Amino acid sequence: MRNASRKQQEKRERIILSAIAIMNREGFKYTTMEQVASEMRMTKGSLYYYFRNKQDLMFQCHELVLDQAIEDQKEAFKAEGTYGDKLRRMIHCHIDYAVNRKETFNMIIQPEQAFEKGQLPSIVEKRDDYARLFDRVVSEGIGAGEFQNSDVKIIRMILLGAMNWVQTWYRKDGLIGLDELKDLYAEYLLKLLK
Amino acid sequence: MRNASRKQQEKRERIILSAIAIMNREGFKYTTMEQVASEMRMTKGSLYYYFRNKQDLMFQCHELVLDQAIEDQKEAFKAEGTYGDKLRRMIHCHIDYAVNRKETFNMIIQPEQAFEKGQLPSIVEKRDDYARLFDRVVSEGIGAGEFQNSDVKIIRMILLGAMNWVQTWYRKDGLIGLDELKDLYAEYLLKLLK
DNA sequence: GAGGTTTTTTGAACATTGTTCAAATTTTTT
DNA sequence: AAAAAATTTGAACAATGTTCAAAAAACCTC
Repeated sequence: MRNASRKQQEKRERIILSAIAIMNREGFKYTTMEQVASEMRMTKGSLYYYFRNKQDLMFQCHELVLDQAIEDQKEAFKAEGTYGDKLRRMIHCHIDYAVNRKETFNMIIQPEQAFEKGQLPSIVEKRDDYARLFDRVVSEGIGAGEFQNSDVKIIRMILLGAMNWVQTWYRKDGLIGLDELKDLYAEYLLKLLK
Repeated sequence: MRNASRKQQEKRERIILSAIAIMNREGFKYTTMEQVASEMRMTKGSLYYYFRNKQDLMFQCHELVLDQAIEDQKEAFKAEGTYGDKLRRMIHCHIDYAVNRKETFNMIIQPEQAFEKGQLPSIVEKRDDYARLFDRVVSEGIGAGEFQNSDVKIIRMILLGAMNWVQTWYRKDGLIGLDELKDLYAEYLLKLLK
């Protein structure tokens, strides 16, 4: 029983990983249940044994990537340096996810399009966990006198919006390199707190 | 002939206006061809006489709203004041569109999800027209010595991203009023150029 | 390891929605 | 009024997500 359910959970995870790969290859909109099932050598009907519906599957893909991002951001925060250094690292980290895991990380941006109304609260919650990491570095930085006193929530929204937007226009074969871009973003965005 | 085609154009526009209304009511994803047709008292088959497909219709809805926005932004730019004043007005204007015509203006954000690949270039072009308005105020402001010398494109992307993001979290019944929000955004975003 | 129980998979059917198109209808022109 | 052009219809189709009863496979108990 415990055993069976672990096995089930493992398969669920394998499906999620597979779906993430497909989504990052084909794009969110063009990923079908058929494709996901086929990649797992099963029929699409079986997927509904593991996931209530497509959006549930998508949600779990999103969640997994978001969990990884949260971990990475915690690292970025913990590492030594001023609050400016911490925030700079976090900006780098976020842009990296936004660009390199576009299709899955992406869903943060417009969850209404990716998920059903009933699932929204659950997403928003995890998204908030992520957001709080930025609130923390900003408000601690303000407390330490390193950043200018500001409306933390608004600052956070400006930061996230600016960074998420990158993935709508950045192209790997474009004029500017990703590292250069990250530096510029960090430089400019830190001005918000000066 | 000229007459017929004008009539056709008028009906096309009436369909677009109707579709915009439905989208802003029901949301982008939940607007069907059936609904649009029904609201116009016609069958969905007929819609294909006026639009190649759904995405074509959506594109034209988007285009119309974007055209209006471009006009409004030009006004905001022309009105008197420093470049800071101009940019402040433009920020207010943009946030207004992003929040109040969310569903149609919105599509700017993730065109890949709303449109077909073939239609993208055409969208990007108009989007660029819009973006150039921001480039202009920023670079002229720099030229006039009012703004600090900066990478205009990056600044533009930060501005647009930050502003577009507002519509993902702002709720009319929330804690902060839209006017207050616009002021805060303008205040912080102008710091980017200090 | 046989028999029963639970878990998993299947495959067919269904629902929704976008799309096509030949034919019918309406409108316009001559 | 006849011919031509423009518009609309309605039925069919295609693609996909979803359901579900039945079959198959895996597991468990004695």
